[in-house]
Amino acid sequence: MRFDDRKKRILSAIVETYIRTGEPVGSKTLSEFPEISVSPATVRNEMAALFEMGLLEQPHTSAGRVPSHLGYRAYIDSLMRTKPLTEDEKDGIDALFNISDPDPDKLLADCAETLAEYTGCATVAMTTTPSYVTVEHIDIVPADATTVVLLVIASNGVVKSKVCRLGFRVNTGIADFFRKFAKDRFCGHTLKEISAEFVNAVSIQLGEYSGVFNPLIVGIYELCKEVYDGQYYLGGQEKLLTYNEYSDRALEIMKLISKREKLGPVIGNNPSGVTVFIGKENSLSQLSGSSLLVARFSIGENDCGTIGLIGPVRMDYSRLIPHLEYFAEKLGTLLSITYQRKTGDDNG
Amino acid sequence: MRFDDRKKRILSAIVETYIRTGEPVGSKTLSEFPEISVSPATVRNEMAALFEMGLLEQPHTSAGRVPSHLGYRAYIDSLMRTKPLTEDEKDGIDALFNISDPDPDKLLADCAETLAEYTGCATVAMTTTPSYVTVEHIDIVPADATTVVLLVIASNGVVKSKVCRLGFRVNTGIADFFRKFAKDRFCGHTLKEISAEFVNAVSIQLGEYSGVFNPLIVGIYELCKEVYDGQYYLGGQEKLLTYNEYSDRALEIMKLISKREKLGPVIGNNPSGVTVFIGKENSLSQLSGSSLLVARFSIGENDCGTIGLIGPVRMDYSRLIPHLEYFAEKLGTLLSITYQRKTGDDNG
DNA sequence: TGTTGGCACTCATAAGAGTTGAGTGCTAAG
DNA sequence: CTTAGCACTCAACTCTTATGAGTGCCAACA
Repeated sequence: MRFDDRKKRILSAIVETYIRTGEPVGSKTLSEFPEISVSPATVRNEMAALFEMGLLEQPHTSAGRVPSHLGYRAYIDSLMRTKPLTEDEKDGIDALFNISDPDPDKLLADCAETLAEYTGCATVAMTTTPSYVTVEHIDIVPADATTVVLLVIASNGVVKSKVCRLGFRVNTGIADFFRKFAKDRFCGHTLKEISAEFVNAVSIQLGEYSGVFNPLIVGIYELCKEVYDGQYYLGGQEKLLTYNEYSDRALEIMKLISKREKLGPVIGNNPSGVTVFIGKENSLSQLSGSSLLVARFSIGENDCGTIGLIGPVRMDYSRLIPHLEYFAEKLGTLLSITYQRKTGDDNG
Repeated sequence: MRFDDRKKRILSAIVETYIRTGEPVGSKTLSEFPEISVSPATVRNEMAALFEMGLLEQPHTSAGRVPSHLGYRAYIDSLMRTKPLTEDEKDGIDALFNISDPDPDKLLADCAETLAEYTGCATVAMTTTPSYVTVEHIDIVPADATTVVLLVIASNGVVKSKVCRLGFRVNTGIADFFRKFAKDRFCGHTLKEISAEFVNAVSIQLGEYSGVFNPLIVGIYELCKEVYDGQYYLGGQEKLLTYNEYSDRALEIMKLISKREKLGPVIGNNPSGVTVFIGKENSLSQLSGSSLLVARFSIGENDCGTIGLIGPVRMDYSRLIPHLEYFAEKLGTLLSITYQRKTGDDNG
């Protein structure tokens, strides 16, 4: 059986109409489409053929047809016309970003929230740190009699700080001693290496002082871990409630996606560009009724994270794919500006 | 009509049974309670009286009775026997806290999440900063050629730091100059004073350098604002979905409570101890079907925030009130340890 | 050979009728 | 004051019937 042009037009019309209305599409409706214009009976013959080919499904005998996962796949891979963003839309998105906090931690959280607002889907934003990234610099700054600020700078330019309260007074001697000790032990090591065991070993080297300095060592460990683990933000989880596809499963899905260890592996290892998982195509059984759109973003050449959309299989791919693409690109650009480390020139 | 002892027992039984089952309570059920043991007809007479007094409602003629808001109020204020936490329960909660991050920012977020898990309600945790709190100390630490860490210490002991990336190289001279400038201008002022206008005025004093140093000034402003605004964390919003009371309003409620400017004023000005808002008693019309339990927590003598539960009016007050009380107390204790500033003695 | 009108068939959905049962209010007797 | 008895109410359930959107298949037509 040939997948000829008319079959393609009919499949496209079914997918697009179903996405729009959520109702199974019947032969009469389709026959009235200008790009089809044949009688309902003919459409029925074609639909029977598309059903044979596994591209359509039928909820029950006397209902219209609905795209199968294979049907969506064929539509997305070769039939769909994506609608590129208009300049106005781009400007709208840019404006949303301009007001957001330039702090990279918050940037990602804001991006997840904004993307959710813009697309009506639940979103996820995640960063990953390459395993070759090392600790470049460690500092300890006394803030107050018994409080210090710990500072870790990684070789990829990420800087994290943490307030650390101690049970004793910190004078410059103590600070200098610990600063040197920490630099010697941590700098140059990859973040990946700095495990709980590594930290234990370091702590032991402090001998009788290990108990005293332990909060600081742990603080450094936590900062390193924070940098290495990267971030994981969700946005607009409540959007799932607006789709009746999720009527009673919404809670389960919300719990699932809130766990990085579950969703991370699925969305974290994809090629650049937008990857689409339709229904069962992803490996999480609970998400078999959902589609995932994921896009990687990068700082310059360095791939550094993923943003994704989670919604019902019946989502408007042709609109959402270009949007997600633009968000990922924009996010990369903004992060690049933040992490531009070698600007060099003095302005003041 | 006297609100005699038997009426009280009947009202208590109705409230408790309705909270447990969610179904209107009938005279036959009640007559079988050992503490009532009169015939259904007698119970009906009493119920008619309680209805007259406005303490009960009837969903429809042939249904049992349900407590009115006034009925809940009477129950909570004078009839309810709260169930104090067992030592085991306390230990369980303590254990949950012990594993949590001692960083006060995270402590509050964890507390909200844990409390939600423990109670099955949506939760909110919020800190407030008294208006007399001032900026005590400001520092700027060069981290990297073009990156510095800003540090603000407030007089209530809160320390916040922020990584700030600049478009120019920072040498010690620049850092020293700016440190002195910022200390002179900000230290001693209350956080409340440090508004956008205040910051503009400060910026102008930098004259031709104001453009260059602006990111730093803004950074300080943001840190001060962050300290002054305090925190606002939600936990277990998805718990609302498990109550059929919220079948389709859950989304609306979730959106509402996510806005501090909406919920903050309602829960922020209550006396110490646990305050209960039953249904319409709070000023937000969207929350008329919900009850709020709020408790203040404090560091030593200083009141510093609120934690609260949001759930259906039909919630188990006798269990939840002591739990919330204990969480608030625990939170205060843990924060006190973190913010214990004058420990003084050297341990090392 | 592809297209179309006609027709019998299917089946989800909605509407109506009847039944059930939990619960009430009222009354009169204990 | 308490209680048994009784008629009444009404949501919820079941059963039946009607409706209509949509199908598959066949025969006729271009």
